[in-house]
Amino acid sequence: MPYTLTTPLYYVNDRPHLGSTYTTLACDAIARFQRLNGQAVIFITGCDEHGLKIMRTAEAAGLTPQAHCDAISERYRDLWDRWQISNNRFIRTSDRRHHQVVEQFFARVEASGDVVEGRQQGWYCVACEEFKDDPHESDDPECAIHRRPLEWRDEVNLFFRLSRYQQQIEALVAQEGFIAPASRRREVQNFVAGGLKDFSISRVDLPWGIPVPGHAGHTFYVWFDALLGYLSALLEPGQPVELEALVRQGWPAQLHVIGKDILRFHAVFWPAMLLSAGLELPSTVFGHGFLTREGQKMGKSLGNVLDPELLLERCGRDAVRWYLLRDIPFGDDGDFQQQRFSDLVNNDLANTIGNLLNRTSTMARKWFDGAVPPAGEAALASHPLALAATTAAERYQQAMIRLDFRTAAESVLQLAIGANGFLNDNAPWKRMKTAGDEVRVGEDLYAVLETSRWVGLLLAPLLPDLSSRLLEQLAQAPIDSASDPLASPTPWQQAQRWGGLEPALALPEPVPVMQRLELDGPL
RNA sequence: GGCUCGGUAGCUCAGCUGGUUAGAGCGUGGGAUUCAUAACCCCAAGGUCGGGAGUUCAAGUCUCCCCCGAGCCA
Repeated sequence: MPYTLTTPLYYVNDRPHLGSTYTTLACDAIARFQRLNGQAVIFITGCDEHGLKIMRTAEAAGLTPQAHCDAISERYRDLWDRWQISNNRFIRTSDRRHHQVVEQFFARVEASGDVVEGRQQGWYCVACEEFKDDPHESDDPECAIHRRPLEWRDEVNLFFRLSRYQQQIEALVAQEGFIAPASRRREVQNFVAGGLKDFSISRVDLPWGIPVPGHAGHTFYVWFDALLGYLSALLEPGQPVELEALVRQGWPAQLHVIGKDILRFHAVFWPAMLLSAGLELPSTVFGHGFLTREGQKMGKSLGNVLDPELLLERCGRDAVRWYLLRDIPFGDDGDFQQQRFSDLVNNDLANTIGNLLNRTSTMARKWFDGAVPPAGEAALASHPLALAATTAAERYQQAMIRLDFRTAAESVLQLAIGANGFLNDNAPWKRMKTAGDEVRVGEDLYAVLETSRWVGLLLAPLLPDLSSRLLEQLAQAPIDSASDPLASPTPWQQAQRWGGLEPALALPEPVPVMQRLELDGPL
């Protein structure tokens, strides 16, 4: 059984922003971690391309909707490439086969008796693609989120009988672990407890969408169609569309990672749709928080959006990944603070981790013929750094399973701090001046080099680039976390054995593995 | 308005089922050191734990009220 995880399918109304990058980076870390632990992974991301908002955006740009979607989705694809995201699926909901998936899915839902005609009347926010049920008689209602005028709609369309699933959804949502982090569960529970209402799944007179079979003039509501992208994404190239088959190739998903704003769609509507279609439910829906910048909401109006492309160019993958994953508790809202960003990157990555290897490698090369010194006593599992390394690895493993990147990152950092302390305590540079202490010096340096190797290993899911550079400096092969494991235990698991660093191995000339960030001016 | 979360050192946060002098990282100040990316290591200052009342031998930790912030639902 593969491990299937998804990012949201990003809405192509605009170029990618930092929020979607954050989600995607987090998923990438999870995917890599799972692979390293022996799981075959299906890592899905993609674009959600239908809806009125897209149509209007395209119009405003003087493009056909398809041309607009092609352009934006290409930007996403390109951006994920440059961030080296290890997704192996990229689904676009304008894909022809996706249309077929939607049709088949709808047929099942209809066969379950869950599709009824109804009259939908109310204020509609095009930006949300959602009916707002509060302002009944308002003259000039505005969307609270988008602060844009709502449009009055009065149309007959198709409804999904969500109300029939009240009890099942209640039970599901109460389930330990279905909604994560746990702090968000209550909110959804309250919503469900308020009574589930049928929701409309079609729109009339909206040409940019998937036509509803048997209901001329209707196209599917974006959300209905978009969620199904998770299924379409599982199709192999050229494979004929058959929902039943998907069950054997990655459905149900283990994990949907989403922003907290779309939790309800994923934790309530989506499971009900799946139940209706007779498909299995995902195990976990994880709603992470939002990013602000220097305490303020990022937005075009404020002109303070942090562009992920710029961030990548100026700071690099490792720096940004480290900051986002190590400093922001995954699930909580986070604030991007530039000073803190560079402080953490410089302290943790350049100084603590990078410099540790640099100083040790320099000494080893100078005093031990350019190679890893003999291990001697340092090869023992009882060596203090051996204990520190295995403890760190255990903490790390546990934390990653909980998606607690922060604790995972901290445990690696602790290991490096411990090794730096060890060096200072034993001061090999001093001992080296005493005749007869070379053996001891070699052992100490060996222990620290071996610790650095562990740091490189543990960093692989979080910072694959830095991990490779670290290992390279130790004459080790990089860890491949981007492709499915071929062996069990995996090379990564096997490498986590104290003493794995081979004495007498020639060490390359030390090169700083992590440059300090010197940011002049705001990003 | 109802509900749900938060409000702990300058900053970001830990503090489990109430129990010795409230912790970490960053930032700041000082010291030590020279192997190293002006890096590393050590030490220090800094908090009436949002405010008030209560329960208790004992409350950051429980109860109530209030203030502030965020979110969900109306």
